[in-house]
Amino acid sequence: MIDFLKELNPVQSDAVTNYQGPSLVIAGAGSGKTRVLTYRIAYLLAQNVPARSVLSLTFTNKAAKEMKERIGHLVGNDVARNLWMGTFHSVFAKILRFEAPALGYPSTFTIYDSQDTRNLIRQIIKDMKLDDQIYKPAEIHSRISQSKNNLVTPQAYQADPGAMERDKNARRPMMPEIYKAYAIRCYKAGVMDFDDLLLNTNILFRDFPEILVKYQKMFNYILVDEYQDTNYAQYLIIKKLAQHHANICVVGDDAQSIYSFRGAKIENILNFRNDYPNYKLFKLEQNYRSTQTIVNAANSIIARNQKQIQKEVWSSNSFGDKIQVYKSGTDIEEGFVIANSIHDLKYSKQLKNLDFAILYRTNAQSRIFEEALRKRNIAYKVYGGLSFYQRKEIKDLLAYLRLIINPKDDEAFKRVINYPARGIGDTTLARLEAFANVNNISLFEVAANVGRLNIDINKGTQNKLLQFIGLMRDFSAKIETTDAYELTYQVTMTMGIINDLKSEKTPENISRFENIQELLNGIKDFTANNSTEYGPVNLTQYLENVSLLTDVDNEKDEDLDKVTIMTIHSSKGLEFGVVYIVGLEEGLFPSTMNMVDQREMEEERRLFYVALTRAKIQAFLSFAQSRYKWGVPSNCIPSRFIQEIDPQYLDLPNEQRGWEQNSGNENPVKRKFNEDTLFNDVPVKLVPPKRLLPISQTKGAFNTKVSGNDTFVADDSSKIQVGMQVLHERFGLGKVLEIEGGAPDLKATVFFQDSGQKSLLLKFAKLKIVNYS
DNA sequence: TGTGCCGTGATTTTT
DNA sequence: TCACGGCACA
Repeated sequence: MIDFLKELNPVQSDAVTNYQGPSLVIAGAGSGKTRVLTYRIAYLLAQNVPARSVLSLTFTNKAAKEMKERIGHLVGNDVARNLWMGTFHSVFAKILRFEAPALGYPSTFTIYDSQDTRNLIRQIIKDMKLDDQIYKPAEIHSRISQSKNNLVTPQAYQADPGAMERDKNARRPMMPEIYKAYAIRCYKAGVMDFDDLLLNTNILFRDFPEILVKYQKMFNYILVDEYQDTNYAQYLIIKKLAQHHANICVVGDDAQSIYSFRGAKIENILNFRNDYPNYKLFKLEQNYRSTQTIVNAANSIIARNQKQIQKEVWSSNSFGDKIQVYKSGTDIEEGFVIANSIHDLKYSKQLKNLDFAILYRTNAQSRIFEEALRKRNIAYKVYGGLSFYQRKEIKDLLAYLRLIINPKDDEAFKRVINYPARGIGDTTLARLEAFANVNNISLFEVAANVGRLNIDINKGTQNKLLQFIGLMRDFSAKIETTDAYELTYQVTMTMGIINDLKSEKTPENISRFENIQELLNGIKDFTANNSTEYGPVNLTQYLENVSLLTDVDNEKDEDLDKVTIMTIHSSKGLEFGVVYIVGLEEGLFPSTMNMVDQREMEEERRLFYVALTRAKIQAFLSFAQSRYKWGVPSNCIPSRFIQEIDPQYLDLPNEQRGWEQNSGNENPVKRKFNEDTLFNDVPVKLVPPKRLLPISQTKGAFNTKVSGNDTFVADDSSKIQVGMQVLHERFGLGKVLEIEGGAPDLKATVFFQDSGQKSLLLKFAKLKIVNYS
């Protein structure tokens, strides 16, 4: 009927045309999942289903944008444009924008990012006079986030004996109070954090049935991508919305579920059959992306996981090359090895930079590869880490925009009240805050009325405050009439941001200036591309968009031919010709944090599976024998994941060849991991990284005692006893005066000859025992 | 009030 | 090693 169906295989085609009722599409890696989603939507539209009645949820904004474009090609842009398509967060932010007043939020609510959230939590802990060593802001944040993703409100939290028990054990009895205070402060500031976007959508649908019905009727067809990574809050939104029409299609792969740390429930996909007993199941099992070697190797490793939906992913592509394993002495060497490999392959196989990706477990690993590629003159782009939108100057400017839209946004206020410096310092701010807290009003309101209130702030400062407030109000008045670009430009000029950056031409300032320019260009683009017949894009729309962007979404043309460097998590859904999975060491990947619990270990394994299946033609695995951790070199053991791959697909470095005989004949699924014998034949010796200074060059009285080539090898912290003489790499010789606390948080008080008394956490501090007396 | 230095703690993954 | 917060001084 429609000729584009010819481009699909029979199962794909079935999954596209059976669009009525609930469908579960289990899509193996590289099996054309996006294609099915795209064509299914195009097919719907071709049946004259109105675009505005189709809700399609993707994992990234970029995926949504690309899918929209592809659908546009198939059925026309003017139709595709009206689809509801985006991430959970962005789609429901849009809906909340309409419905916020029902919940008591202003429709101009702004969004706190993680840093704002963290700052506010830190402030609350301080205000409550709690010890931030016990109430660690990061941990508190993650508890709150978890609660929200499980739809546990502060009230519900307080009523939950289990949660109370956990907090008591963690010596954090005030946890519910903090959660409550945090929620109240956000509410008063008219802001939502990331998790609130989902939580409040749920509250909206729970408390306002007529609103729920409106959207239930509106969304005739619902499609969800990466369903295995939805959390409870997302799951419930979908379940409620789909209740009316029950035309729901979820697509996912249980083997690629990698977000349980942020509440994703793999069970959601496993339980789909229970929620919709009359569902249709489509299994996409042919992998079109990768060579047989890569697909088979990936299968051999994922087979070790207990929990999974049975499926047989296969490829009819060529076998391709074996997966090569690189061994390096140090982390720095690993960087060079990879950079050289890219360089060589580029020329021998006529590849471009964009065909390569370096994937790692943690963002901290990026730097070494950046340096190595730079030295090799290979263009690269790092995703994640300190992203463009997290840079100070960008956040400052965006904070201005937030404050203009929502004057109650206290975190935004705090960011910009004295940037650029206008003589309103910490003291003034502290007084404003104290008053605002006691009287339950926003900082902006306090500042605006500073003359009429009984606050100890001198006349000069009062005037500065009022002047600032006046300028902000002028901008606020222009939101509806001035487009986002123009207004932002005026802010940079009027508020003195440009002048501040131009006043001193340091390299930092020049780069900041360029970033501001880039942001302005971005706003201009956005304004040009998203203006409708209803008028230009206003600031509110832009800001909502930008708050939910990630690095992957922010791709520009000049980034086209670059090597990609990113975490495995952010590589989900992407594909590359050649993939390097680096830092394959026990404790790094799999991460120490996830090595105890079987469930967590399985998630690490899925993560490895995701990494491997990104590769189209070739994959490389790499590990180093020594790596810097917290500035200290430490020995590394190759990751069990290398070992878990069926060795027939591997090309190991010479010393590791023994692996093949050890494990080749056994059934890889049943083969058990045995720590004792596994790496016996791997000669792991400490190769001192080049960065390490001989101790003779470090300061202290030790110069005479330690010869030049000695490397610093710390003793096991459990051996450290009171009275011992110890050597610290930086502080030199010292004597242990006291040891307190329990493992693993043993704390030693040491008196150093050169640096005096220090208190050191033994799990971090590396001490060498010199003398046992 | 602003700046600069020092000490401390951190490394899991992100919307 | 690096980044950030706290504190002391100008």
